[in-house]
Amino acid sequence: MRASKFFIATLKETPSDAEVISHQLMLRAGMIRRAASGLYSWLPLGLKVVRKVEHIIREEMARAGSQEVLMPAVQPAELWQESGRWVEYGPELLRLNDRHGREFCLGPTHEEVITDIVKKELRSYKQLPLNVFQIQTKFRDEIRPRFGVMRSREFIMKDAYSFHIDEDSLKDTYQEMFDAYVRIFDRLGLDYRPVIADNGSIGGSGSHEFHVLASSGEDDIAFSNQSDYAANIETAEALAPTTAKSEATQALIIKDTPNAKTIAALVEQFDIAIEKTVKTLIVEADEDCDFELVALLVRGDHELNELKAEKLPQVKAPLVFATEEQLKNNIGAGAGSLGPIDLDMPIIIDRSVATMSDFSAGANVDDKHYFGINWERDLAIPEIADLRNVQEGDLSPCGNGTLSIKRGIEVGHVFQLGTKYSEAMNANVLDQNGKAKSMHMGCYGIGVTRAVAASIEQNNDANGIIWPKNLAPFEIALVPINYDKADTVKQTTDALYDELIAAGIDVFLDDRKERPGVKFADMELMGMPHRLVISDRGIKAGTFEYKGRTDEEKQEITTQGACNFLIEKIRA
RNA sequence: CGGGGCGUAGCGCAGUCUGGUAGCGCACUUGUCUGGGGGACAAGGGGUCGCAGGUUCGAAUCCUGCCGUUCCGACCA
Repeated sequence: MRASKFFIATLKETPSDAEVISHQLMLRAGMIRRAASGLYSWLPLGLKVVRKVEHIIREEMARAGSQEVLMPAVQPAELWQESGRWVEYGPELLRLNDRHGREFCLGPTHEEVITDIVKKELRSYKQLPLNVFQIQTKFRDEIRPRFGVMRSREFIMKDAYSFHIDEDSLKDTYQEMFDAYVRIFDRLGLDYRPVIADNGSIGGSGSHEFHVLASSGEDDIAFSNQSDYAANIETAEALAPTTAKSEATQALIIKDTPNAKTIAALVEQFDIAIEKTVKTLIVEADEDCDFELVALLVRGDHELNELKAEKLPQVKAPLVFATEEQLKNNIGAGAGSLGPIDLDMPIIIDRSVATMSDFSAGANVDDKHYFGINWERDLAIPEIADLRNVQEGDLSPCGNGTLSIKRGIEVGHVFQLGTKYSEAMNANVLDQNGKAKSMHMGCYGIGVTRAVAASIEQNNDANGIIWPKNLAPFEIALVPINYDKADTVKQTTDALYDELIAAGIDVFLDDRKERPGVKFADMELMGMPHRLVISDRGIKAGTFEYKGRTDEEKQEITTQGACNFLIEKIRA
């Protein structure tokens, strides 16, 4: 490709509304342009990268026995009503009406459509398992699109769906898909980790997310420093403390604490360790519970894990925190002065709270706190559960090592759906005994466009993008100096260009009438992995100048073996 | 949805407080020079100052409403 014919749209300055580095560089390199919030056009440079990602995914999916299909982006409401998600999904599902007033939605995912197809076509267990995938644009009406294509409303996703006669078959395919994902993300050149993930409301047994490690990620991932254990913080188990509860040494006293509305203020004003304080969080109770509210206690320096809380039978899901008004009516004190003593509602305490002694908490009277609280002595020990987020330094739930926490970008998710959709939509086949059985399903997603952004997030420097070999939009850039003026430069460059093309290399020839500095800057911004400078001066000396994108130094190579040298570099 | 910021040339911004001829840098066009890291000089083109209404002799500037966008939070997976 010649630069003079290519849609180059590089920007010297960083657009002010781009926050993260990948978004900035994608705009600056001319990969994408914004059409509206969360909606982006892909320019030729960006699309080439998207296609490379898709290509790798297609190859590996095929190798894993999945077949490609294409499904409608606009989907009939009936299918979503059948699965129950027309009601469940909420405002993220963009609904629309056609000219006849019939209801549709823009597909945020395609379980309903594929399940409908499969149930109509498959009759027998002999036709299972079946694994199909699609790569296409999906739409989720995100409340807050951000970070460019990392969290956009319209995005390209690969989704695979598998169908099985039983759970064992599902587990086999799940493992195959997991392995395929490892191959895909390896080939994409990403620094990633498969992590144990939450199954959400669907339940079932298995789910892993694939996270690219990057500080701009929106998820917290907990890792063991001594094993392969990695889990989304949402789901990582916080183990009970190994140290036994200490004996009570302090008397229970109540003090006026008018200026201590928060744990931080309490710790500072009364000079106590934060580990000796307890946070009391009041949430709405489940409908089946006899009380309106439930109290959840975590240590002062710990954070409530809302997902864990929601799973408790006493707690309403999704989690709703009590309003100040509910607190006044039920307890008579505000949020800053709550505690477990004389609290008339179910109380559930975190494992680490259960081993505390001589601790402080609110007195359920405004501006008063108890100090020196001890379980058993001052009040009976309530129900104990794992309620908190794990923290840096906690023991790993796998039993080996301690946890560290890093940010991750979720680029893939493999999920055992079980029979949620097949039951709701009556997707049955006959088993060996001639009995109808709901098919077991799995789904396996990869955020294609998000993976592109994630790659840039991990691979960049002050000059721009550094593409890994398999994602680079072009394999090499030829940068002639005075291409338009010096005949020998033009002839030499054209000859080398033709030779590389004939060898099957995707070459970018910067034949623009620009000064060298402009070309160098653009080539680096766009992330060309290899660069060859062709100049009059060099030709006379019988050399070209080569530089890899991440090389410190340029090197002179002879014009003679240049083509082979470059091919070797490119294929290395 | 709650809170904050921003909306002036393609991009980045100043001007708004204190109303009075709409500016700067980059980019773009033409010419000359230059020619290995976003070059110099000269001459140009490009704006209903987000939209609507109001106050005023006069509004980018003050007031009201709306829209867009962005950040933080909540929400979602």
